[in-house]
Amino acid sequence: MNISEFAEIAGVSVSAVSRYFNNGYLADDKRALIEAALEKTGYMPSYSARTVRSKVTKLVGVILPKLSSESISRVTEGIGEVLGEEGFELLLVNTANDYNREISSLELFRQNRVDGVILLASVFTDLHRSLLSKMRVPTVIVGQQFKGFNCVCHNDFGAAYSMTKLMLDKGAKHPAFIGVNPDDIAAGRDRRLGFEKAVTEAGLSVDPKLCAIAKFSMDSGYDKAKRMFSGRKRPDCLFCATDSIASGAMLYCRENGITIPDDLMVGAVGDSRMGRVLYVPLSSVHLHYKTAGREGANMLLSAMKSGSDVHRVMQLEYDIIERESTNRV
Amino acid sequence: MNISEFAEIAGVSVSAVSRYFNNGYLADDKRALIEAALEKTGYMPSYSARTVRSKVTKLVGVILPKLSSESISRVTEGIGEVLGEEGFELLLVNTANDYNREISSLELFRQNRVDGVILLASVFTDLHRSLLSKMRVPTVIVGQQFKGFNCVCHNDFGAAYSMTKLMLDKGAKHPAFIGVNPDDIAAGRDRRLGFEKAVTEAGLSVDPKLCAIAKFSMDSGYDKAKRMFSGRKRPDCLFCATDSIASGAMLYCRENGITIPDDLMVGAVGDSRMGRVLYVPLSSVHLHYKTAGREGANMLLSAMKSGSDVHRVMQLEYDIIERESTNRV
DNA sequence: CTGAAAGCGCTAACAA
DNA sequence: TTGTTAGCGCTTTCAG
Repeated sequence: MNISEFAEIAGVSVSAVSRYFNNGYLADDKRALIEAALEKTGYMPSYSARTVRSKVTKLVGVILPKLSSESISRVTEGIGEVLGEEGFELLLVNTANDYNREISSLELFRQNRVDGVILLASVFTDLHRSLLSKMRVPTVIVGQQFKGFNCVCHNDFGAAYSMTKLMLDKGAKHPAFIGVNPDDIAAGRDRRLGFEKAVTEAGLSVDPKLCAIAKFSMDSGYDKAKRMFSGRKRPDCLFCATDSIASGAMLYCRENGITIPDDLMVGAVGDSRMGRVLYVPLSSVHLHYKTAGREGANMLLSAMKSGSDVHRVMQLEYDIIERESTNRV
Repeated sequence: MNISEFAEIAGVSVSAVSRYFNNGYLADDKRALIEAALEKTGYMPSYSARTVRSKVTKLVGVILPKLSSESISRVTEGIGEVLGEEGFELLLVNTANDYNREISSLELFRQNRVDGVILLASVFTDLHRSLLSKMRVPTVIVGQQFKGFNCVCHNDFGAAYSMTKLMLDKGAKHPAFIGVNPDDIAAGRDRRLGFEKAVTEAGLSVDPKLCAIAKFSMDSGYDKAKRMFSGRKRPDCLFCATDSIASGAMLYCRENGITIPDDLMVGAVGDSRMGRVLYVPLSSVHLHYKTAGREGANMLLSAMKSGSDVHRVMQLEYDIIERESTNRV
């Protein structure tokens, strides 16, 4: 059924029906007639037809590198909450860390499919920059800072610095580091820099043999720990860029008689649920993922409302969560 | 820019452009002209305008109770993979376990917003039934079996039965149970029934004092364990409906000197990443979440293609993963 | 294989 | 406030 058929059944004009579903510039009796007919017929206006004229999709595109990650799903929940309150739905694209898919979804959203875009990505390239600046709808990047665009990000540098400092303040002298791809500015580079700053500030130096780059996974953390701990140099504290990496490393420690925190303190970033139940509860830096999602959504909403091109950057702070893995006297 | 402007620039007819983006019933020279103009202008056809005529949205609605759950995000990843290959995007609604939101998204999808719907829900009511049968597009339910509709589900009964039996076979005589809401047929009722069957089959009886209903969370598992283990009766094995609940219960055990598996064996369902790194690695039943998502998507695809109303039910089997928490000699 | 032209269902400008 | 009507950008007959 379409709007004219329905209008006829309801006994009102087409525009009355349209107004009912939009601004509501409408007399009460007509409103009642329409509601009655609605009950009977179950008529629903077509979104796409509406969009053709009004150019409003009430859809926001969300591009993310994976779904089954605690941090990312929390961000997405935050986004959905705020946007849902404003009547927006999420068009979700999971790129599975595939660069091409990331690019092609950006392309996809250049069509008139969505009213705005939120992008969670780890590595930004020139192609990103060029596509993002060609974007016809407001766009917000969450979790990274990318010059010239709206961003909501965490203080990754500070998080890594504080966690490393915490361990060094407890007397560790041989700090080790397992991070991620430094092309990932937030989780890779900034956390590395935070670690390094804490180390040098403590009058120590960063030992390259005690530094490794892992993937975002437990297994990778396990591998890197294995390689690192098989060497001559034995670290007495370990900073990991993510909880998953830390949990893998700790698994290796357990299997090989390295006692935490006595032989080795371990600290990470992310404060995942997993960290709480590890065989040695993991000290970690809590990042406000859900809040980041909410704020990203808010930023997008105001950009969509105002249509303004001024870009904003919001950085969220962190909380240190101390648990047993750094509990050395 | 619209199709006629673009057609003019390209020097071809409007229908040629339309055909280019659709079936491709087109001569090579016109094709080349269009491609050249495409390079120059960056023209993209409007999805919504297309949808108004063709009734095809290339969108699938996915309704889920939460995002930050390992099982659910895996299912969603599976769905996205398969549907993405066929050029569909996901319109995601996170109901946050809010019944009204679940109902209203079903309503939403009765409009012509999507070509199909995949529903992950825990509790099904008569209202669900009535809305689902009024659905104008194919619908698939994943994770639950709901009579009269397309379903992809797990063998929850078998999973719980096997895990409980595993523990009883190792000599446990006082089985305890922490489950979830029995209105949730899959995770609540069926896992309970599986547990009960294993117990009675072993010639034992189910002690109501050793049975509890928890929420889907670690904290809730902790609480229930606390209450249960403060009583007179001491269980010697514990089956939990989910890994999260088990991890909470185990946390309580650790704090209270209950040794796993010597004092208490623990088994659960879900095989989450967390279970592997718990202070005592958790025996759990692996359910094929991602596969469930993939199969759900496949089922939806064929329903959308065929337009047939015949409904199908697919049940996926499980794997027992034995770890230390049940490793009693 | 092609182009002209008639809609798809709706919104918004306009005249009343 | 209301109803009429001209499009929104595209697909899809239909006649060539």
